[in-house]
Amino acid sequence: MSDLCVGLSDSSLPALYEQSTHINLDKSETLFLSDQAAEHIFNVREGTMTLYRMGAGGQRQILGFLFTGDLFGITPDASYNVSAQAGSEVSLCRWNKDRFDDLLVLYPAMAQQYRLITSKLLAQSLNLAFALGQLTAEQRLAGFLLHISQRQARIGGIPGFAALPMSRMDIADYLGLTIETVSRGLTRLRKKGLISMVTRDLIELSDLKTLSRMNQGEEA
Amino acid sequence: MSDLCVGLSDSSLPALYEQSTHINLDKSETLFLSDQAAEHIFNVREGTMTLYRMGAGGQRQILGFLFTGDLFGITPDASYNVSAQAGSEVSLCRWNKDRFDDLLVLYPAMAQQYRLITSKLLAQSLNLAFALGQLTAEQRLAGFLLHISQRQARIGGIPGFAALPMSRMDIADYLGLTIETVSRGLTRLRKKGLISMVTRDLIELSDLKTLSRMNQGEEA
DNA sequence: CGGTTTGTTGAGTTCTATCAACCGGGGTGG
DNA sequence: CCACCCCGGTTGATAGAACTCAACAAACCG
Repeated sequence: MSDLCVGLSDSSLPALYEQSTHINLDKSETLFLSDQAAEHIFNVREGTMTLYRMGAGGQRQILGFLFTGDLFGITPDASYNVSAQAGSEVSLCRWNKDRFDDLLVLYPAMAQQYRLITSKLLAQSLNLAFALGQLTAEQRLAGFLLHISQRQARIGGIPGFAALPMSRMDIADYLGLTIETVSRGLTRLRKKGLISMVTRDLIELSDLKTLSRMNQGEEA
Repeated sequence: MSDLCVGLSDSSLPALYEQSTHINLDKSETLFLSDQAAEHIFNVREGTMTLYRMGAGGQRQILGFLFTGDLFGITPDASYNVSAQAGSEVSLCRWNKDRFDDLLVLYPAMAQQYRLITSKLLAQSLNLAFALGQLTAEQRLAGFLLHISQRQARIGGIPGFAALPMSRMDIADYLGLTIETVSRGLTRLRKKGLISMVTRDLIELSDLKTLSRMNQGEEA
């Protein structure tokens, strides 16, 4: 998958791993802010990172929840275009931007992997834009739960369940909603029998088919 | 800039241009649909293309208006994740996906250019997600006009003016609004003295500073 | 155990969508 | 040439989804 650094020692590209610096962050620690000079590229080894952007009016749009294996810090400009904060205790790999580029030139297979990763990032952000532009609160929530559960299934979670390590505030800021609307939405999904809440932060997706249809934008 | 094919004959990478097929489309012609097998990558030589995604309920989210020099058709999967339609008479360069990859391996400078382009695409779609998630109708419109005028200034437009070659419907579907809200929004921006409408489709941005602040999400 | 934080539920407001009427330019045909 | 229609855009009235403000409940922590 997107494993560039994680478990890289046993891959065919040990150079990348060797050239990286390891970093650890505590929960809520800020790694970098939007508009700061972009010197590094990062990869999540363990934990979760949150990418977001603040508006001048204090709005926060979360643009991605990152999990193990995810790459971030990519920008076309000299500065980052998002801010990055640890969502949990986190351990990261870090490369100097220019060094990273050198490595990609040196190892074409790695460059190809990089292209695959970035195209996935692009696809993800198009998905988010579609959701924010066209889906209702409930539909966005359905998609969010599916997304999280699929993401977690790949890194050892229970299929059909979504663990929510982030707060309702984070979910709201990701889906372009308020915490109240998120809360109400979850309640309505529950009352419709599409999900059930094991705990506040662990949700069972009981009707994957309907949830998936909702995420496609099917009318109620 | 993103000129991979346009004017490539006089650049340092003639190989890319030589390996491309040229295609012409009439206005409104569909180039490919979402979920179709992705065999090619394209570059706009002249005209405008529209990338969009349809929802199961008939919603359309436009995910990008493409102009001269823009690259599209990038997907991590075997099929496209958006649909592409000509917004005007259009002429394109086309490469076979695999051939294109070969070229990138062959020419590292080209691969680097490609990485820059994709990171710009990513940045753009993050901008859209921020706008759709956090900005009001008026703020989105302000940003849209700025975006268009900047885009056009680079390819020979008049700075401070935005020509809108697309319909109100297209603008609405891009900004996650309805045509009525777009219309009202433009009227309000006009009444505030931030823009003036030379014609329906040519708008003068009279107060770039305020428009820009609005796009950052500053409260009314 | 009290106090603080996080999440849920309720009541009222606001912004955008919906439904409908109207306007104006561009093409067509009488 | 002009009347007519058609289509895209604007404006108006109303409805609905999500937001705001506020109270309450539940979990968390010292």
